[in-house]
Amino acid sequence: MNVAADTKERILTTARELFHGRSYADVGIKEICTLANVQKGSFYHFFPSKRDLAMAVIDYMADDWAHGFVAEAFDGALPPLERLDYMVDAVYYWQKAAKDLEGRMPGCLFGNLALEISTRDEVIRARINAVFTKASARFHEALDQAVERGDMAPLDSQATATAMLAYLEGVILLAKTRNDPEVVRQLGPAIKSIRIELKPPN
Amino acid sequence: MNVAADTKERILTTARELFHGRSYADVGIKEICTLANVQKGSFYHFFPSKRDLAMAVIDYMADDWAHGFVAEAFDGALPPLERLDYMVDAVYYWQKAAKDLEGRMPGCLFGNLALEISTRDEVIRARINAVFTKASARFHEALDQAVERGDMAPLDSQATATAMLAYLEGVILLAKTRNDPEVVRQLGPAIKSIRIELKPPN
DNA sequence: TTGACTTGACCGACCGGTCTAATATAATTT
DNA sequence: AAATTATATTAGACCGGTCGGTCAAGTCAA
Repeated sequence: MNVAADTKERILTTARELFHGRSYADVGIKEICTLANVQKGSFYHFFPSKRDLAMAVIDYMADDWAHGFVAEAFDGALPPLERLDYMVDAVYYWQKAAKDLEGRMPGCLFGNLALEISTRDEVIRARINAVFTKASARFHEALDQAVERGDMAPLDSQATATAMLAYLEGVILLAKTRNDPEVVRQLGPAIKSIRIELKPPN
Repeated sequence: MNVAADTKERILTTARELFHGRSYADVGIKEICTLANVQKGSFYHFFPSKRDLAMAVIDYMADDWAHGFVAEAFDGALPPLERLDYMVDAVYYWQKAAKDLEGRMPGCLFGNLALEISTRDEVIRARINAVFTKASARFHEALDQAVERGDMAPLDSQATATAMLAYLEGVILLAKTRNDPEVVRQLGPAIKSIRIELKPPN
C-alpha cells in the first residue's frame, strides 16, 4: 500500500512536470514511465488511459495550487488588494524559477491544457473550467472585501474577478510566448486597474 | 502554375482550419491531405516538413488577420478608443460564428499554437511572438492617438498596449475554456479600463 | 527535353494500450 | 502460528494502428 501509493504519486508528479514543461500530446506514456521508474503494466494498473491520467494530473495540480501559493496569496490576513499583487508576484517567481531551471517558461498548466485539449475533450474542458471558476471565486472574495473596506468603488465584482483571472492568464500566455518572466512583473500589477462597472438598475 | 498555386493554397487553408479547430499535434498530414484533396507526395513537394507547414500557416493567418478585421478595427478613421471596442466585437462575432458552425470555440490560433508548441520549438515561438508584437503595435498606436486627442490621461502607452493584448488573449482563453463566446462580450469591453502609468522621471 | 508537379505504395519509429505470468502483500482458514 | 487463499501490484513482451516522411515512377506544360 505504501509502495503502491508511492508508485502512483511518482507517476503523477512526473506526468505533471512533463505535461507542464511541454504538452499533453508531446509526452508519451513510455517517457513518463521511464522517468518515474515504473513499468507500463503498473501504469495501466493505476490509470485506465492517458486521458484519465490527464484528469488526475489536473486534480492533483489544482489541489497543490489551492493549498499552495493561492492559499497564501488569498490569505484573509492580507489587505484584499494586496492579495492581487501577492498573486502576481507568486506567478512571477514561479515562472522565473522554472525558466532558470529548464530554460523555458512553462506557463500555466491549466491554460496550456485548456487550449490544447478543450476542443477535443469535453470532460477535460469542464474540469479545467471548474478550476478557473474556483480561482475566480478567490478574486471575487477579495474584491468584495476591498469594496466593503472602502478600498475601491463599488463595481461588478464577479465579472471583474473573472476579468482579472483572464488578464493573469493572458499575461502568462504572452510571457511564455516571449519566454520572458519579466513580462509578468511588468504587466501583472495592472491587474488592479481592471474594472467592470455594475449594470445600472433598470 | 495556376494549379500548383491552388494546391498549395488548399493545403494552407485546410491546415489552418484544422490546426485552429483542434491542435497542431492532433492533426496529421494524412488528414490534411485527404481534406485538401492532395496526395502526400504533393504535400511534401510544397512543404519540407510539418513544422514548415506550421510556420507557413502562421504567416498565412497573420497576413489574413492583418489585412482583415484587424485592419478594419484599427482603421484610422475610427476614434482611437472605439477601435478597441471594434476589435472586441470582431473577436466576439468571429468566435460566435465558429462555435455556431462547429459547436466549439476555437479560440485564437496564435495563442493556441503558442501554448502548445512554444516550449518545444524556438523558431515557431519567435514567429508567433512577432505576430503578437505587431498586434501590440496597433494598440500602441491607438493609445497614443487617444492621449493626443485628450481622450485619456497620459500613460505608458506601450506597456498598456501589451497589457491590452494580453487581456484579449486571456479573455479568449477563458471563453474557450467555457466554450462560450459570450464571455468575450461580457469581459471584453473592460479592456479600456486597463492602465499602466508612466514611470515617474527620476 | 526539361523541370515543376502528382501519384500512391512504402518505411521505420513510435504511439496508446493489452496480456500473461510472476511476485509481493494482506486476509482467511486451519 | 502456519498454511492457504485471494488480491494488489509489478514486469515487460507484444499488438495493431498511425505518425511524419521517402521514393521511384509517372504526367504534363513550356
